[in-house]
Amino acid sequence: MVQSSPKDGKQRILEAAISLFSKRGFDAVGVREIAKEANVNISMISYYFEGKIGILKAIMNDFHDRYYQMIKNVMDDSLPLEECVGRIIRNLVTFIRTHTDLTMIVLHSLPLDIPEIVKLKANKISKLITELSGLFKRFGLDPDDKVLFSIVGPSLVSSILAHFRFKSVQKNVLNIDFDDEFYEKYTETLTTLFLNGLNGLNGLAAKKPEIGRS
Amino acid sequence: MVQSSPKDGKQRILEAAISLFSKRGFDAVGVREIAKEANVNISMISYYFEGKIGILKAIMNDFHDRYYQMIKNVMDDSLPLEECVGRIIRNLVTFIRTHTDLTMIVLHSLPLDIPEIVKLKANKISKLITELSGLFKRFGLDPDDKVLFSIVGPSLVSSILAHFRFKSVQKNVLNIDFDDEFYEKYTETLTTLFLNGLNGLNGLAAKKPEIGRS
Amino acid sequence: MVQSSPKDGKQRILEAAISLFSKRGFDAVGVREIAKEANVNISMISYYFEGKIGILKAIMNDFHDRYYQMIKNVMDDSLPLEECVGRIIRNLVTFIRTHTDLTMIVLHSLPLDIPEIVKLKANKISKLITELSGLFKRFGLDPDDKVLFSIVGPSLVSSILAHFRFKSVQKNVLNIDFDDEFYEKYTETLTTLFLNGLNGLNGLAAKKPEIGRS
Amino acid sequence: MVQSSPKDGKQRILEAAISLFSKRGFDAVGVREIAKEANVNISMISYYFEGKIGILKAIMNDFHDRYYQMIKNVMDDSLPLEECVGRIIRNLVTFIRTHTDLTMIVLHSLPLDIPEIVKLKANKISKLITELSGLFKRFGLDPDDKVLFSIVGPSLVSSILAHFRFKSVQKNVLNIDFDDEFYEKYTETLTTLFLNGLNGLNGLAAKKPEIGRS
DNA sequence: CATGAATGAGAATTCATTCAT
DNA sequence: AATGAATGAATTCTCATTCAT
Repeated sequence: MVQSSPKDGKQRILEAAISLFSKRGFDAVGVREIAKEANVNISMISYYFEGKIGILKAIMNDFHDRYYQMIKNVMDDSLPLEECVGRIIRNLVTFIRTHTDLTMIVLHSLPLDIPEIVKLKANKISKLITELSGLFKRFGLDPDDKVLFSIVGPSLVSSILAHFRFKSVQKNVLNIDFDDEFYEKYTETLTTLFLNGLNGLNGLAAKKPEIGRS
Repeated sequence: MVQSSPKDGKQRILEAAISLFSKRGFDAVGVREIAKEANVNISMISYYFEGKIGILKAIMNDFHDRYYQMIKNVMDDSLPLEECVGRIIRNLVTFIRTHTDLTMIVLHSLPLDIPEIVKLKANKISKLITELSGLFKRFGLDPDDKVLFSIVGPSLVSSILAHFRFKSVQKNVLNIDFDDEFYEKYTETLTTLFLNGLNGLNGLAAKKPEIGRS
Repeated sequence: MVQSSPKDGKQRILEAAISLFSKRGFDAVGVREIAKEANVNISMISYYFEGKIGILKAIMNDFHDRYYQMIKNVMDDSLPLEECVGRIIRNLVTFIRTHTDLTMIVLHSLPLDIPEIVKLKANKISKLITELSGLFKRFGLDPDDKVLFSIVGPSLVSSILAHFRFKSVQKNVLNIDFDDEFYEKYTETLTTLFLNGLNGLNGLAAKKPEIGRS
Repeated sequence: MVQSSPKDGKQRILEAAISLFSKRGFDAVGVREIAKEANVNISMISYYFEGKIGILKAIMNDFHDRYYQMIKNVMDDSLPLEECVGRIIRNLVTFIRTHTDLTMIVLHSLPLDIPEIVKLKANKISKLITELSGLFKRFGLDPDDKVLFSIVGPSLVSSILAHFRFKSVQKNVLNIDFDDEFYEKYTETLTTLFLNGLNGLNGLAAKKPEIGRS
């Protein structure tokens, strides 16, 4: 029953919404539940966010701000290829691990048909694609080869996403402990997988004499 | 129990729900809308499926029945490794291409905390894991290496899923025509990517630089 | 899953309805539930009884037929007063004990506002009053003393009804075994209670020596 | 928590529900009707009472609060037996006359198998029994004689209840005016009936021919 | 007699939002 | 800034009944 925490109402609403949306989806969560979890009056949601989808907008903006900051950081350096791929994956993994709920919400909201969100998404995705093509070139792949382009990028990102998406399920079924050690191995494995895969593709696309490295 | 008429109400409800759920998500779609789309009386939904959640259950069962049938077919043969990987990917792609809506619904529903289908999911996933371990061995990987196991399988599957999930977005942004020709190249590319990736992993895991090559 | 019992569908519906109505009340029980309990198709209820309230009508008629038969039997003889009161109470107790569910339904349906039932009830109650006045005279009381008349009869009957009405509650709270022995004592006790009470009233009404008045 | 306005929505809902439930029974009355009668929006019922069943719970609590207050008041004094019985009956009659609707609802709901109020009922009845045993001893009867105990108390109470329950029917059939005068005679008659009856029982139970009689 | 699909009205409840204070 | 009562539309589900077979 404490009236004001160190965090103010707006922040508490945001955090409650992130937690709930990520677990049960945007449409399944009601404002009452958010307000209750955030320990604020229902009206505060309209007051701060102008309605339920206002929260979603805030969440998406929050995510994208952080995401592009991260992407920018990764792209700035000019390391050798192997190290670069490793770095990218490591950063992606760390980012999503840190902002799992946020990421899942954005991921799940992508196919949503809410008009106000559609515009937001279009903007963000354009920016994403621009960033990705830069990355793409560094692997010696042709960013104008649309088929290739539409496969490799999503494949890598979605691989990582898939891990976090089904983390809780896997935790129960496989009884894995998702600790720092795990994620170290995870990053290494994924890096190896894609580095070798990309090299193979490079051969296929450009020279294509052999699979499995000469 | 006679399956009368060209398409009976039950089937029409199912198809309408699949279409709507896949586009907007389970929670965002109302029974009224489903009934209207299926051209049946609302009551028929409770009559046939015992409520909205019953439709989702039926969809999940439907999906899994078809999915395991497909998996079983793939596993039956004993081809050389390269061809085998290619076959698996080809089948997956074809399957998801044929049942895109169905697959997307299951994909989106899996991580959601809908209480009544938690059990259902656990069952299905156990079966999936069992099948996957068999597949796993064939690549010379250790199915008891849980970290590896929890990465490669989901990575491959999610890569394919990601393509279909963002198909419509990509269609607009990249202006690609997703025809048979595209999917031929898509399958080849993905096969190359993962075959090389797996070979690399094998080296990482067992210090063997080469496996399965004639 | 036996299709036809020795009892036909109509009878099974009636029995199922009696059991359910007595436990949860007419309005709280649906035809689906009755049909399920009776192991018949829902449509059979309309077929046999022309709807849900048709069942209630049948139940009330059934009850009243049995009830008046019993009352007639009691009134026919001409025993001395004490024995007569005992006989009446014994018969009432036995009757309600035998037809508890039936009686409870009728009792609970009395204040119901369903037009078709209201007429039925009015008829039955007129007959009841007629019978009761005859009984009344035998105790030396004046059947035209409306106040007295409206107290003693209902009091006796409702006393017995109350026992059966709260039987299940009492069973749990007082841990009584409602066996033959109990009902023997029950009948005796009630007879003594009312016989003495009526004698007292007789004194009050006819001679009036004064009790309990300041 | 300020109890504002001449009659706030919550109170109006309660009163409307009491009136409607008493006339037609809990299950036969819909929330729409209650809301309309109370002149509030339907949602307010869930808002204040968390659903229709919540109204019933509130009603039962309201009734029991008032009822035990009354019982307590009656028990406090230590009058001679005759006067005491008269007082109890007089108080019961006055109470039920004042809260007829409330009492009828509780009476009708008690034997019903409404799952959510079963616990509520058990609690209340335990308290009632405790109070009754104290009363019981004052008549020289053994409160551990469960058979006797389960007969006399319910008989007296149900006798009074029966009057109010069938009041409207009797009004029409017997053409009685239920005014203060009537209830004076009513109380006297019932007192005489039960005082004599109890004296008789005492003789039966303890072989004592006389108690408390001048 | 019996079935089971179908109907349409109505049930209770919950929704996001607004408003006066 | 914050409250909590209030709104009205929309939610899912169940109702008793009917109809063609």
